[in-house]
Amino acid sequence: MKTLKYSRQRESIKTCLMERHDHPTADNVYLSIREEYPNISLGTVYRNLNLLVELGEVRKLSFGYGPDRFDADLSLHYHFVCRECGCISDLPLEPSAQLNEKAQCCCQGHIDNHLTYFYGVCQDCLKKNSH
Amino acid sequence: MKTLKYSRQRESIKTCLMERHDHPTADNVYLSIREEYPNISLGTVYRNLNLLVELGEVRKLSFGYGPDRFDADLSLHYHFVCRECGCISDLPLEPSAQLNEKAQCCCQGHIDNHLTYFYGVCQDCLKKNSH
DNA sequence: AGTAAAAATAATAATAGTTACTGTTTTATA
DNA sequence: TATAAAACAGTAACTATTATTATTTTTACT
Repeated sequence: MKTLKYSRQRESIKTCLMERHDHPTADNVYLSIREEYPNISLGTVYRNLNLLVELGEVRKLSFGYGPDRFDADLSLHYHFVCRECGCISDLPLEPSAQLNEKAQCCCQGHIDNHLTYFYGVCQDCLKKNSH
Repeated sequence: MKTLKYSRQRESIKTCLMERHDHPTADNVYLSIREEYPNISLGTVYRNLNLLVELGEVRKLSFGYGPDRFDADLSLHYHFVCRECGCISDLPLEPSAQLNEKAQCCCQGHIDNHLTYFYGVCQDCLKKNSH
């Protein structure tokens, strides 16, 4: 098996994700990290983000508007996506803790997680539209 | 305003999506339609799929494994995604009808829909792993 | 039916996002 | 310190998707 070795770059990526709560894209992370490691490569960012997702330390958010986003907040929470500007924000709605178990009852595979995206129009876009 | 004009290709794409229930990718649809319209172009498929999604006649599914899928089944239902093989299937779990309203209470934008993806390992991959 | 304007098309080029490759550097172990 | 494995930077390649353009189809109006 392939054993994991420490890397400063990966630690920095993880720290970056834990500090910012704006669901950054891989490129957003890359630009942040470059301030500390000016010659980190974008491939390294992607490789480590995918690794962190596999390790379960980070979540990848795919919701159909623009590139994937990454989130180190593993607490149970949902997201809201604006169909007009593509922005994404946390939704402090308490998710049903037993939802995975409920879903498991009607699924022959093994379920261990779920992601919910609410779609609509964000406050800013609603304002713009009313002008 | 831009008025919509009929096109045989678009009708065929819609029909294809309503007939097959396997959440095809744009390319899957393209290959299907080519049997009836051998020189339809992939761009036409993408343009019409996006149009149908905007019109609310079709849903686009993005869930982080492989290309987007399309679904003409607008009934309330959820999806299960296998983290190993990337397959996606319907989950006959009755979604909470009031969930949009609940979420609306803690959101300043306007919510009109939500999508939930359950993640795990599908039956086939579970079997493969046990060998 | 014939015609003109708008929309849609096929074919292709271009772009965006992401992954793969390669020679070098870093990390962990002995 | 020497070695092997893993990670790296830099770059090329690839996949999915969108944009461009000249041609065809649709529709509304004679």
